Amino acid sequence: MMTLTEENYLKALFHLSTENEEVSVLDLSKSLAIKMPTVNSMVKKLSGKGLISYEKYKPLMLTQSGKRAAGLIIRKHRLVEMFLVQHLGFGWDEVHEIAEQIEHIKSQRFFDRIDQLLDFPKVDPHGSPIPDTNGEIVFQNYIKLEECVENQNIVFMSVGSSQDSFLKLIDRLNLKLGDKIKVLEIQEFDKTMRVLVNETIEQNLSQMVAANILVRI
Amino acid sequence: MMTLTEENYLKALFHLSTENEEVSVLDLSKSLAIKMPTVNSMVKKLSGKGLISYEKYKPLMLTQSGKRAAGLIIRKHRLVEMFLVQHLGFGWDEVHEIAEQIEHIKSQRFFDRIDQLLDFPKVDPHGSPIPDTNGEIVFQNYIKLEECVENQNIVFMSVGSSQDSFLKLIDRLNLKLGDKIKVLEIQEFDKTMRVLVNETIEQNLSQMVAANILVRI
DNA sequence: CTAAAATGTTAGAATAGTCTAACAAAAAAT
DNA sequence: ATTTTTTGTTAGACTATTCTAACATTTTAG
Repeated sequence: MMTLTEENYLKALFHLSTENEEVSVLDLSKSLAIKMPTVNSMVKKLSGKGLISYEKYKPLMLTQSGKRAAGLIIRKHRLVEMFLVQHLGFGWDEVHEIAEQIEHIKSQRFFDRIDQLLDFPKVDPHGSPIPDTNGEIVFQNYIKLEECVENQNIVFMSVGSSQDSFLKLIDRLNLKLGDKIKVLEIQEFDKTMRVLVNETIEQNLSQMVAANILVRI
Repeated sequence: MMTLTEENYLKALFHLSTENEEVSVLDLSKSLAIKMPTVNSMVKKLSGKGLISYEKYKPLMLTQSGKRAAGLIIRKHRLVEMFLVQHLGFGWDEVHEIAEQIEHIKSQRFFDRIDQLLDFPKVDPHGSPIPDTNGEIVFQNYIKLEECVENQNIVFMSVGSSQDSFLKLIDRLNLKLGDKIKVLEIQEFDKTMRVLVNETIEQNLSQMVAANILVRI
């Protein structure tokens, strides 16, 4: 059985591994807000459990079983987020912290029931994929709105950041997952985008916002 | 902020205090399955926080604020049990362990939403009262079926034990909270009761079972 | 009312997870 | 190619919660 702490290390390493080619002890340390020596010893411990493959001074990597374990935790996290939004009426900017706690509940059946109640969702409220029952994730190859060109028509599928302030901003702009977006104009000066949402509302989006809006063509 | 461990000590002491006039360190130790010296030091710690009033060699007592804190934890526990039964389809014999974990989630709003979703229930799936938002419990003065006499008509309101095996037995006997019960006959030899349930089914209940069936007249 | 039993307390050690300080290796910069 | 900076590691200490062993007090029984 894994402790809550161990689960958090695995999860963080998993996330970092999808974002970067190589993950260092420092990366993990920053991501968890835990000092390097502590991370170092925990990494050794998890290496001993066969969840992380670790060699001194080398980048960190999850083993197959580490990946699976991390995937299963992320699965729980995202199922819970979905449940909190769909059944308890929370906003997508409020669910992370609660899910962070509930994901560690020891009861397979609890999460199975939640999954069933939600009718086996494939994505969480932020459009992130929910790993399957083997901890396997199917990554969608969405592109950043930032990379789109004028007159392109795309669909808002996911967010690149789950920061509170970003999610609140998206809410204030009245943007929702699934919205159809047409790029009207891109300012040369600062890359601000003028977009048309669902063929009705026009909106200006800064480059920073556009970089965190993930779309499919 | 209280730790999970502290919460468990308070909760156990609360329960023991309602069952017995005086609660000893040994009682608490047995109830938590934690050795006496450990309990002793935790009791001192909680005394320092003003949650338990403690004097060497004297019975343990919760302070006002300790009672309130314990009541609020039990409130969370029972709300979660109700949710697990009503919305996730768990049996009343399966919910305790899960609730035991979820009750420690740090999020007032989470429990508020659950409360709302359940339409502000007053009892949990075992018929035990759910403390109010101040941690206050209204105890119902139910009596044990065991104490009833022949020909008495009563209603099954709550169970005196939440032991798995007892709850499963009640299920197998097809008894549910709210059922109308009429005492038909009491065996002099072993106090076994023959009862009529909902004016239709006859059932034999051992004294031990009857002692854990709580009813109102 | 004393002796034995039960209960309670103190002292000291163990584990998990954290930290700081000091040192070591690797990477980057001159 | 050295020096400097960054990153990584080791050693040792701290806190929370637990334990065992030893001792103390209270309660119970003869």
